[in-house]
Amino acid sequence: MTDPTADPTADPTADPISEPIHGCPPCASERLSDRASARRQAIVAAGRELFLERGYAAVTCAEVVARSGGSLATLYALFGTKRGLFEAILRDHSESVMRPLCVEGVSSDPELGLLAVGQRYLTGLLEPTVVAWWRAIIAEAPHTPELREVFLSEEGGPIQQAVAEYLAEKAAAGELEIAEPVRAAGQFLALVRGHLHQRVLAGENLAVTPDEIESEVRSAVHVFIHGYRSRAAGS
Amino acid sequence: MTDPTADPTADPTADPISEPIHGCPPCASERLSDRASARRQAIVAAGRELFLERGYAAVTCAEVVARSGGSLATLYALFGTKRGLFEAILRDHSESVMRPLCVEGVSSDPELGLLAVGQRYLTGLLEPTVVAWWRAIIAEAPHTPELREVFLSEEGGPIQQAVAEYLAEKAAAGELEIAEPVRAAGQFLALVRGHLHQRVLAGENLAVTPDEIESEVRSAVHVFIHGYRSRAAGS
DNA sequence: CAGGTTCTGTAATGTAAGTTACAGTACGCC
DNA sequence: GGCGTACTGTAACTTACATTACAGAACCTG
Repeated sequence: MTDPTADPTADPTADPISEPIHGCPPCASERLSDRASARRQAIVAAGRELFLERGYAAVTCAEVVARSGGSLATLYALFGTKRGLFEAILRDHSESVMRPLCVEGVSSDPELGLLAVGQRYLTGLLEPTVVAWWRAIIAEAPHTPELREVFLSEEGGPIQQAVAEYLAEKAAAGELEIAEPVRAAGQFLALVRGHLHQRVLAGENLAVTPDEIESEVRSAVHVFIHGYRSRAAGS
Repeated sequence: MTDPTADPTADPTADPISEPIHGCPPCASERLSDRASARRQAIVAAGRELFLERGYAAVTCAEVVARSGGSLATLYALFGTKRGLFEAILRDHSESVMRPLCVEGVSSDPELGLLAVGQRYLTGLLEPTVVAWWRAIIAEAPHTPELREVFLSEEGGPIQQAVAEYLAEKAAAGELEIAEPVRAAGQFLALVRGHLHQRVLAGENLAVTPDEIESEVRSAVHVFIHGYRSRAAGS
């Protein structure tokens, strides 16, 4: 409080997070000299492991470089600050996680199709890395608005959208009666998450077997399909 | 590391968390001398606000007593350590949050009944205090196994159980066709949480109006009821 | 109203990091 | 093949707390 220069966000020489060392625009990872890129990769990878494993506060920058190799000085040159590193990691991570859920090549029978999608989704969601990622987001996002955006547009967006499109197709084909595909997709995903995701987030180390996942998803699909089956409702 | 007495959990004089100052058994809050109780309450209240507002790591003990009045020394006399305070707060909090969801006096028509229960549940879940509580748990529980238990037995247990019993009644009355009421209850609650809870947890400050809640829950109930309606399914 | 006990305020201690400085080394470029 | 830029290692620097110590005030008990 007494020393204004202590605030890293106010330090004009730091160039807090955005660009690493040159002022180069959002180019990929090639244009960073060349070694820098490798160092950056290594540090981000080590940091990711440690942060997701033990949480932001519990990890020191020294540990990160101890695992990544390289030097503390480099870390600061590249990321400016611990938080800068963290945000870089999350931003980076969001590009590699939660991707594999696409609806391509899924059975066109809604029951089978949703079963497959649900299994992929839930399996992915329970993966330790992904759980850790959610935890990190939930813990830190409130204090880092930008992260929230990244997360929501990664997690809320594409997946729900893909499912919504799939459902819309089925609705158009008259197999399901869905007026609001996006909402329905959200419901389906919520149903699949069920209570498992909650419990895992709260730290329970339940080793969920593929069989349990299948059973869980099967039940969810059953409810969902019947809930939205054409002509089933008399209400 | 050099000083073994620095580990609070190993300090025999500290009596870490459980009982504050006498060794009195789990009595309420009367039997604590008298002033101690008042101090304890004040500190816990101030700590709760601060921790839930800004997260465990971001709050200092000094701030807590600054808000609660009283003295740092008292805080340490009562709770032994910062973490001790935190755990006391969460344990305390879990007794006052998430209580109001009972299924008493709810319509016996499943559709209306579930609508009411769902609205109560979702409304409670989106309350800022409760959101903060979930965040705190998700962030800290992995490192504090005991908290996980408290949380799961508070959140997972009673509510799901109550809904399960309600559903079992309806099943017995032939209004719904539910073989596994507990699982079905989990599904219902998941459906009600939908995507809203996720987004709020991730820090989005969406001011959800009662109308939106109602609409969301209504839709969830619709799906659920149809999904489980007797004789509706041809599968 | 004495005597012990419990609170209060504040200052001191100790330590764990975040951050920086610097001297030396490796590398890419002309 | 020299030159500047970027990395490495390490050691200091600083700060921010958690935690403790202590001296005095307030409170209950008898």
